[in-house]
Amino acid sequence: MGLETRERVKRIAAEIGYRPNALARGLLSKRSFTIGLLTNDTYGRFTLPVMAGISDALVDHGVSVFLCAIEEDPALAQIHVEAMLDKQVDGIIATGKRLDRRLPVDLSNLNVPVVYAFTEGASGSVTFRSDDAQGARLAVEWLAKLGRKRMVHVTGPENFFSVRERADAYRRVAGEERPVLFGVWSETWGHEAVARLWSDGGEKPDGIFCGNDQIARGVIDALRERGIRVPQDVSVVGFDNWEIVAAQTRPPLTTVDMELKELGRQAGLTVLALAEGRSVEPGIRKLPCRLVVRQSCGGDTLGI
Amino acid sequence: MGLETRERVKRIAAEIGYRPNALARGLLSKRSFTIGLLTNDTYGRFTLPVMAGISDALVDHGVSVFLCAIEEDPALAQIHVEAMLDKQVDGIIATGKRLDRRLPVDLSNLNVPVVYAFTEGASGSVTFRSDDAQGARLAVEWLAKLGRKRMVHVTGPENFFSVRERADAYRRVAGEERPVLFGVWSETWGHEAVARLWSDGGEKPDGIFCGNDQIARGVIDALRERGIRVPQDVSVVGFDNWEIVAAQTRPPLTTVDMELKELGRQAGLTVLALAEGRSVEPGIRKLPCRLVVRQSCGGDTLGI
DNA sequence: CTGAAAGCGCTTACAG
DNA sequence: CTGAAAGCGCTTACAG
Repeated sequence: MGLETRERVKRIAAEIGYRPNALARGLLSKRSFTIGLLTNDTYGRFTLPVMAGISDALVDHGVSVFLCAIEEDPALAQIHVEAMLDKQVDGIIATGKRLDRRLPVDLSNLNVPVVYAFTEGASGSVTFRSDDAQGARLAVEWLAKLGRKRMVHVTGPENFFSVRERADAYRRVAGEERPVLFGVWSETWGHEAVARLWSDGGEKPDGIFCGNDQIARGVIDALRERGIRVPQDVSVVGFDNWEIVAAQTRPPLTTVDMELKELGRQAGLTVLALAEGRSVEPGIRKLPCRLVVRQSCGGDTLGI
Repeated sequence: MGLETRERVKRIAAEIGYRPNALARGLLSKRSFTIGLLTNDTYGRFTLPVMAGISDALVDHGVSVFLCAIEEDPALAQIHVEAMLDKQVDGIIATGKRLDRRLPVDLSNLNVPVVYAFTEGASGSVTFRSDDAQGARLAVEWLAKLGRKRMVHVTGPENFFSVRERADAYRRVAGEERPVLFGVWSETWGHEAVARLWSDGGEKPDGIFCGNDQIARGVIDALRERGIRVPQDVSVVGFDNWEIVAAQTRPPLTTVDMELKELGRQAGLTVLALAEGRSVEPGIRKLPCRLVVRQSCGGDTLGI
């Protein structure tokens, strides 16, 4: 084929919108340029940002993502995994909503690479998570910096690993004797915690670090209903930076962002590396959190 | 091959976990058993339930779903569409968050079937949406049934098609002269609307139909802060049944559910039918909404 | 009914 | 450098 013929072919190919069939190509390259994202996070609060990061990182590499929401159903999970394997995914990313639970399906003996995010992985695997201790430190140090001395931590169930880790970090900064109120992940619990704190006749806190944004929302609403001003009388800081909650709280919530999109991006690049046969150090990767300053602590005009 | 050889092969195939390569199979069947879901709904409030329905309907047919979140970026959308076409998707479902907007990419001349959900489709296409008028009627009739006479509708921006449709249905049931307050989709607007209604010296409503759950939440919080009891003094009904908002409102919100999962299921089956060459009547399919009775209107002990 | 061959749309390795 | 052939893992249509 002469040079000009070649050019002509190229030109016409572009003109008629020729696109190579990825299935045929995959057949011999042993690469499908697809990965599977398995999740048991129904509300998508964690999954969607992670997914956005994965997609963002991989779209440039021509990789598309199968999303499989499996709830807690082992049979359904198995079906989805098999469907992904049939389609020759280059790898799987398993995400959950807590670090100390496994997905209801065993991914440890597949012949494709698996990367875990926000869920417990098989031994020898790569797992991504946020650095909860560092995130908690950011929150508590911010309260301290604003002069808050009488701190309280109102958080979720103690049996969550990340709850314990955040509580430990809080105690290390605020003081080992500072109180921690364990409860559930709801606004209602935030209300109840305030009721308890303000009715027990003890010292009233001037800084409340909440285990998530929903609790913080409940706390702030409860304080307002008692005529206690946020942030003038009490500073409140949340965890998650769940936009829809944090931005609509009155006042808007200062909170810790777990950088889930960045986490997704790294998980995506890692599973891609493994798929390409590059070697990746196994273990748990903790990604730093970031404090998002709004108005619930004060200090938002400090320009930090 | 004798019968027993055949059985032996089958048995061993099952034992060693043989699974046919879907890529190879797709190459000649011209079916990849994948579809693409394109969405510009960042929070996933609409997309996730729709996705769950699609997945639920298609997993039994061995079909997996590529999720592509495209924000409002035409270039990104184009890249994702091309990646899906390269992978020979059997069809595409395009979802958005409003009926009167198109996605930032033209899907009308692809050689795969496209089904639309919650977004404006090309002419001659199949589009799924909820029946907003019927949903609004459910809400207003419920208020009427509970004896509410002085109704008000507090809703989103008038330039949304579904806002106008809900408002029209409300007026048809409540009375053409009944007030409609157009605003934005936020809690803040709910607060502001209550402030306006209770300060203008006019008639005070005893039933408020809100355009979405966030507005309803703002309305209920504002009423409580004024010492007005919900539902004793005023009944409030929302729209969306966004669990995370509706269930945490005090009192929990009676609201209209758009049955997004069912909508996804039907969209999935339809795109599959088209992919299999079955003919499908083009046009807009309106799916009925359902009223979810909680406590914000009263009547929740009626056992309806 | 059984078994070998052709072919889906590509890419890679090889002969000319 | 160019062009034809082999082959990825299947399924389908056909000859025996």
